[in-house]
Amino acid sequence: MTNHSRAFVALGDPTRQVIFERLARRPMPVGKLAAGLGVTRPAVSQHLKVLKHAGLVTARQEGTRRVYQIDPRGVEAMRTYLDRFWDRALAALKTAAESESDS
Amino acid sequence: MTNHSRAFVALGDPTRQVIFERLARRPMPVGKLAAGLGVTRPAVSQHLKVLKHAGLVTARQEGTRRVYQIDPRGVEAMRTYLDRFWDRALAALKTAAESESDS
DNA sequence: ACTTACGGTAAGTTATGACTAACCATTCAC
DNA sequence: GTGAATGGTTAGTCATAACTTACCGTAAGT
Repeated sequence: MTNHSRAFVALGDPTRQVIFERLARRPMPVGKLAAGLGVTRPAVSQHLKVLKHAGLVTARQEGTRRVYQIDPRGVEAMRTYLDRFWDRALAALKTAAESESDS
Repeated sequence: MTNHSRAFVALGDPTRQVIFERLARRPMPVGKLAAGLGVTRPAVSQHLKVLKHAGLVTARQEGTRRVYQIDPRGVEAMRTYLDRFWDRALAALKTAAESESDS
């Protein structure tokens, strides 16, 4: 599985979307992430592991805290992936428009 | 759940990613999509239903065939969503770079 | 009217992953 | 050294969704 594929799988979970969105606002330690999220802290750890493996977040240790932040390279990979579809979607629209004006 | 959220959930499944990628090349009827995909045609129908509900594909009837194609609006929604993170990821990088040059 | 091709839907199966509780390692303050 | 805070990991639970098979409606040709 490619990394952009893994990234989409990672963000395919609603809880992980929320985690990612919160990290996008600012880097945050795990405990703080878990607070108010409605799931346990170990669950958050597991989600972060998936996001990290997908290249969407990075982690650094600050004393007892493990601070996570989003990784722009992962976001960029996803944007590049989507750009492919954008080009093609436009081409498909053009073709469809031409077909309709022909008929 | 918002539509971009639903779109990410939709593309969070590897089979649906493959379906989406094949439709990105050109519009295609269900039966043709199912061929070579390794899952049954009803499974493909169910996946297409999810993609359609997420605003990522549209369908038109052509006689007995139901032809699906990708929907640029759905792709655009996802790109817009990712743009938010891109801006913030860059800002986070800047902040981190400044912190490192300070220390 | 009959047959074939096409595809949506329902229902059943089951593997998977999101969740929890428990355990343990690391860091840091006292 | 001790205790508290932090967080990764493991193992168990179970709801869900990805899959299949079966059914049925529609379109089109004969």
